[in-house]
Amino acid sequence: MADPWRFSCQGLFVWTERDLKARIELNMAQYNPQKIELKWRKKWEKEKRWNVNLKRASASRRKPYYNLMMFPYPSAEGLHVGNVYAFTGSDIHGRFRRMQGNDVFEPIGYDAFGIHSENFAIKKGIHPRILIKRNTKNFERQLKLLGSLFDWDHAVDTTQPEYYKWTQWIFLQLYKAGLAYRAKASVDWCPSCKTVLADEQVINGKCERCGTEVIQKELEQWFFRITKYAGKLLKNLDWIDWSERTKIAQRNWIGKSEGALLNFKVQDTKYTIEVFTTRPDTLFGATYMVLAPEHALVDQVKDQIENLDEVEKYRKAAKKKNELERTELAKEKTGVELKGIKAVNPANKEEIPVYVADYVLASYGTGAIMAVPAHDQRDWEFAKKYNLPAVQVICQNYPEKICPVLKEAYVGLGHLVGSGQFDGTPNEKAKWAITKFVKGKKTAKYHLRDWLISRQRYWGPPIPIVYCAKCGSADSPQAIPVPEKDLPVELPYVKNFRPEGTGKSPLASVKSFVHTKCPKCKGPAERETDVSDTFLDSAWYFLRYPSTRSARSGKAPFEKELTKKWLPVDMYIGGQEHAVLHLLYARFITMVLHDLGLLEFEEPFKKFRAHGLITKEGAKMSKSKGNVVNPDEFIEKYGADTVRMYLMFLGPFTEGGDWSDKGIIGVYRFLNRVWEYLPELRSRLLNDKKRFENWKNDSGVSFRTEPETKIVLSQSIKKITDDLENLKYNTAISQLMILLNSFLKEPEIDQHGSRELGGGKLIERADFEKFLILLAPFAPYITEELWEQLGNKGSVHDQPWPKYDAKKIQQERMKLVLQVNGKVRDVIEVDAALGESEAKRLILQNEKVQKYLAGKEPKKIIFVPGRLVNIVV
RNA sequence: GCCGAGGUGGCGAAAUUGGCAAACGCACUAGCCUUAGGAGCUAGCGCCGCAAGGCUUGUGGGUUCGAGUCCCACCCUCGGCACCA
Repeated sequence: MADPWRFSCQGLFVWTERDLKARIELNMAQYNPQKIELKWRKKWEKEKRWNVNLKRASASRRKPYYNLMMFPYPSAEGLHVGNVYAFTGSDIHGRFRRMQGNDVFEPIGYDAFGIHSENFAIKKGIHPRILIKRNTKNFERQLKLLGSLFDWDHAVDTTQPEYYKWTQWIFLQLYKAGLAYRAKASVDWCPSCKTVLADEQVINGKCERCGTEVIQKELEQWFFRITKYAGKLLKNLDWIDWSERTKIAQRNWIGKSEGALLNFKVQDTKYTIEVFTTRPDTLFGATYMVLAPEHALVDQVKDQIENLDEVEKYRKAAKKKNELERTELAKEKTGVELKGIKAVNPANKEEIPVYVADYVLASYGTGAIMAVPAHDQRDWEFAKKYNLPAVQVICQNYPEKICPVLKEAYVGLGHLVGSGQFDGTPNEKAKWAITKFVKGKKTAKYHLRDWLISRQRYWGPPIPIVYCAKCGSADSPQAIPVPEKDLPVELPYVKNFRPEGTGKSPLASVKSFVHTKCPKCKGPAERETDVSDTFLDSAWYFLRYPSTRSARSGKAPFEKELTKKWLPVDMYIGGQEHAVLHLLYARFITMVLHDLGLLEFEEPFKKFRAHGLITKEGAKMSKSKGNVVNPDEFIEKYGADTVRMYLMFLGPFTEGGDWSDKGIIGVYRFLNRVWEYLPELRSRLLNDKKRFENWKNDSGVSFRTEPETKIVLSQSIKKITDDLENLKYNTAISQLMILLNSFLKEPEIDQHGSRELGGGKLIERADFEKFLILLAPFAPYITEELWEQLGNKGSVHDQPWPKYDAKKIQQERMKLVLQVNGKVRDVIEVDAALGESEAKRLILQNEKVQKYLAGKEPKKIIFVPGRLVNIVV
C-alpha cells in the first residue's frame, strides 16, 4: 500500500520524499469550493450516498433515526435563506446522529398545493401546474447544492395524484369516523383570495396570506371535529419533548377555561337560556343577560318581543360588520334590550332584563352570558352605558364588611357578600358550591374551534364527496363519500383557474368534473367542487415519506412495517410560525389515525425544536423592503460549506440571527485556513520528525508533557459534542476556530529537538483527522476532500464521532484568581490540585494583594477550588 | 390588556449556571509583505485617564465574600393572542 502517511514509532508519521512532493503540489492549490463541491456532489448523487435501506435498517446495530425538517413550499423566487438556515441546522443534526451510529433517514419534499402558489400563478398568468413544476425543479437544483443527507428517492410532492389520493383517503377516514361534517356557519371569507379561511388563518381580522380584511359569510362548509381532541391535544403537551415556547403557544391556542353551565329560565315561556361562565361564584351579582345577535332564542320568542323592529335592525347591522369592526378594541359596546322578555336569576329568583349585544360572540361558550357588572369589566362598561345596576358580591375586605365603592369591575379574589347562604365563603370555593346549588354543570370550554377545511379554490385536492338528489332530496342532496377504490378524485386541468368570488370553486364551472354518478344509487349526481385546505396536505406528509417506494405504496398511504420501524419522527425542526397551524393539525390527524387503529402512536413528533428567524439589518426579509438575501449568489461565491457555516455561526440556532454580507468572509477565511493547514501539517510533520530523531538520539529523553493542543482537542470534542446535542451550533463553530488556531499556534520543534527543555510538542496526524471529523457535519464537502487528500480510505462521514479523554481536559496547571473584597487583584498560575491552605498562603504572600490589604487583618478567606481565593477585609 | 422572548463593546454575539464580563467572528487602527489589493501575516481594539488607577451587562433598590446570572419595583424592544364570559 502506497500510503505515504505510514505510521511510525512514537506516534510520528513518515513518508517518502516523492509522495510528499506530489501531495504538496496538489495541496498548494488554492481552496476552490466550487470545484470540490461539484466533485463530491456528483459522486454522492451517483452513489445515492446518503440513502438508507429503510427495510433493512436494523435496530440491532445502527438505530433508525428519522430526522425531519418542515418541507418547503416551492416558491418562484427559489430557496429562501430562511429555508437554507432551517435545512442546514436540521442536516447538521442528522449528520451528527449518523456519525454517532444511527441510520439516519432525512427526507425532503414539496408542499406545493395552496393559495400562495395559486395567487402567484394568477398574478403571472401561468397555470399553477406548469409553474409548480418549474419551481420544484429549481428548488431541487438548489437543495442539492446544500450538501444535505436528503434521500431523493423518497421525495414527496403533495400535488401528485399518488400523494393526494391519500389526502382524500384521510378525509374519508375522518368522515367515516364522524369527524368530518358539513355545516352552515358564519365563516371568515377573504374577498381578495375569494375563499373561506380557517380560524387559524385569520390574523387580527385579516387574511394570513394577503392581508385583506376578512368578512363574514354564511356558507355550507366542511369541518373537521378537532375540538373533540382538544383535551388530548392539551394533555399530551405535558409529556412531549418540544420547545417550551411552542407548547405554550399551543396551550394558549387551545385555550381551556374551567367553568360552569348554568340555566336561566325565561319568564312566561318554555325556554331557558344556558350560559357558560368561569365565575359561577358571582351568580348573585348577575343583573342582566346578553345574547349574541345570532342566538336562536331571539327567533323563538319573537312574538313576545315588544321592540322586535329595533332588535332585528340591530341584528342585521351586527351581521354586516366584519370581525375587525366587531372586535375593535376602543369600540364602545352597543346592544338592544329585548323588551317584554325577562329571565330569572336561578340563585336569587330575581327577574332580570335580557339584551342582544355584539360583544357576546356566538362562537364561544353558549353564545349567551350572564352579566355581572361588578366583577367583569366588559359588563361594567355595558351596564354603565345602559344604566343597569351593579351588585357587588365579592368583597376583598371580608370580614370587615365594608367594601370599597367600585370605580371599575373588581375581578380579584375575595369572600362572598350579598349571596344569601354563601356569604363569607371564599370565592374560589363558592364557585362549585353555587353551581351545585342551582343544578348547574361543571365543564370546560376551549378556545379551539373546529377546523374549517373547505376552500373555494382550484389548486388543491378535491374533497371526495358526491351530492345525490335522489338519495337525499332536491332541496338537500345527500352527501355521499366517494368509495376508496375510486380515489383519487383527480384535479382536472382547468384553463380558467381564477376564483370567481361567487362562493364556489372554479371547479364548479367544469361540467365534466361536476357531473358524475352517485356511488350509492348510480343515478346522476354532482361532485363537491371545493378543495381541501393545504394544511391537510402537510398534516400527514411525514407518514408518507418512508413508504413512497414500497411495493404497496399504491395500496396504502403508509406501510405498516416501515411505519413501525421509522415513526414517530425522532427529531423535527421547523419554524415557530407553525406552532399553532401545521403542528396542531399534524398532531390531530395523527391522533385520529391512532384512534382508528392505523397508527401505534398518538404523537407524531417525539422531539420538536423551533429554529429562529434570519433577519437582515434587524428586519424581517421581504421583497417589498428589498432586503432579501439570495443564497445562490453566496453559494456561488463562497461555496455551500461557507454558507452553511456562516448561517450557523450567526447566533444560537433556536434564536436566529442577522445576516451580514460582510460577516460571511470570516467563515470563508476559516475554511481557507483549514485548507492551507494540510501542506503545512505535512512539512511540519517531516521537520518535527527529523528534529525529533536528532534530539532523541542526543538526549535519550522521552516526551513528558502533553502538548497544549492535545488539551484543547479534548476540550473541543467535549464542547462541540455538547453543543451539537443542544443545537448550539454557533458556539460549536467558535470552538472549531479555537481548535484550528491552537494547531496553528503550536510551535514547531526547534533544532534542539524541543521548544522547551524536556517538553516535546508535536501535532499528530490523528489530531487533525479528529478536527476534520468534528468539522464534517458543518462543512461536508471540504472535510471529505481533505480526508481523501490525507490518503485515507473511505469517507470522513463514515467515521465514528470522536471520544474525548476526560483526563486531558483537566490541565495540570491552572490560573488561580486572587481577589480582595470580590475584586480581582491578580491571577497566578498554580498546580491544578492546589489545596485550600496552600492557596491561602499564596494569596497572603502575593505582592499586589498585600498592597490592597494595606496591613488590615483579613476577616475571612474564601477558597473556591479550581477557581479563586477571595480575602474579605 | 394577557401570554412569551429579549435588552451585554461600533456590529453579530460568548460567559461551564453565583466566581477573571466581552470567548469566537465582523468592522476598525498600526506595521510587515506585495507592482498592486476588497489577498495574506503580526499586533492592538469596552469606556475614562499621560499614567497609577477607576468605571462598565436597560434603570433603581436588595440578597451575597462575590451578581450579566438570584429577589423586588420600573422602563424599553420584538413576537403571539386579544370583547373567549
